[in-house]
Amino acid sequence: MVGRKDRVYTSGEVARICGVSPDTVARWFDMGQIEGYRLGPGGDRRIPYESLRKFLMNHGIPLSRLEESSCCILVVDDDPYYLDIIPTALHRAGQYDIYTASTGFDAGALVVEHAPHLVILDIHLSDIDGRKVCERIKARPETRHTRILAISGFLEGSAERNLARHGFDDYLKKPFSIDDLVARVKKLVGDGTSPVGQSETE
Amino acid sequence: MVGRKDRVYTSGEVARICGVSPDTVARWFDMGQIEGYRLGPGGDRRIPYESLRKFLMNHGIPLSRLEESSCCILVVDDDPYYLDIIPTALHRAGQYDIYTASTGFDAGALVVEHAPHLVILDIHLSDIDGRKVCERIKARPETRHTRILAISGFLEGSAERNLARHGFDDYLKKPFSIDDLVARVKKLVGDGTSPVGQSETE
DNA sequence: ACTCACTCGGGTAATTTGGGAG
DNA sequence: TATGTCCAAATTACCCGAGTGA
Repeated sequence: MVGRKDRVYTSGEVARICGVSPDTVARWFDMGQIEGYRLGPGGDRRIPYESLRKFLMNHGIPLSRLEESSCCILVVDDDPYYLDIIPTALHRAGQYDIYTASTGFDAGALVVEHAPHLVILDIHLSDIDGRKVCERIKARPETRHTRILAISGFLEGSAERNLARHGFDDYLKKPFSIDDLVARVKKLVGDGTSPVGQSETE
Repeated sequence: MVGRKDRVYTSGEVARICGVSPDTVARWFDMGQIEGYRLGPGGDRRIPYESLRKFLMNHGIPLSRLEESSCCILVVDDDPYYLDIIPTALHRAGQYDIYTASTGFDAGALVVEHAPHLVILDIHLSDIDGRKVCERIKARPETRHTRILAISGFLEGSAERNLARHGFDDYLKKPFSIDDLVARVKKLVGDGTSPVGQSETE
């Protein structure tokens, strides 16, 4: 849930931000208290970022929940080498908040704490079941849209194709070039300055 | 989702917490004694968690009623047998909210999400480093006071003594009796009806 | 006895919420 | 899965008068 200046919010998203029910937001909208537009007659209500911000200010509602956060990436690997070069490369490639984990426990904790936009996950870790992790992330409402980039040293063609069915959004084979990694990341979540790959409506 | 830091309370909820009538809370609000905002003119008053906490502190009202969540226990094991009998026994022994995890990822996620009062941790799991988990839990401010009960099938006398130094609050050897387990849990966090082992002073 | 500050309860209007079917 | 819409229930706001204690 990233607050970009050019983002538009649905009534449900505004409801979560304001801590009220969706119906209440709909009423505010219909009474003109929140500016926005609709996708045709009877269509969804859409509230641009600036309209929402103005509404929050006018009502004294703290903007904390709207605060802009940069794109958050979690790197999970048990190899110190990759845990070093991947964040370094990403740091140079875009504006990301990067966290790392080398155990399943830390990975789970960081996923819940930061709801990253992208998880780069080595699926051949001794202590992590990649598929289960993928399921868990996609099952949580807060991380439903989190992209997951699988990394592995060896994988058969069939297993490789199965990754998508298990919820992985992309796959990278070790060893990989930095450029390739960066390209995949940018394809999944952009460079951290625009809302590419962070859309809520899918 | 219990007692979160970003929760907002209605005047009625505050009234119940403080043991006064809703109108009284409304007056406190209007006179500026409690900080908050309104959902528009004539709309509900909303009091953020931190504002309420500050108000309670300033007026010497015990915070115990604010932490309305019952005692939360997380059981971490990869043996379905223990993952069945432990929650069952605890459920009968006291009023606990009980969660279970069989992987490090789930354990980390549940620790961050629920900040349990007690973690019962099998330290001989293949995918979990008990000491690291213990460190992580004790290092987080939200779970600084979380008790950790180690469980293991075999452990030398010296290693057993080292557990305390690593942050474990107690130790139980497999196999153990249900009565023994319950006794240890009650010693650590009570039976879930009183704030034993849930100190607020940080 | 009077005032002041605070709280509580009654009664009505307005707001918010939740469920159900499309 | 999310949202739009409608309706009934729950919650809250608001006003007014009364009770309490200093």
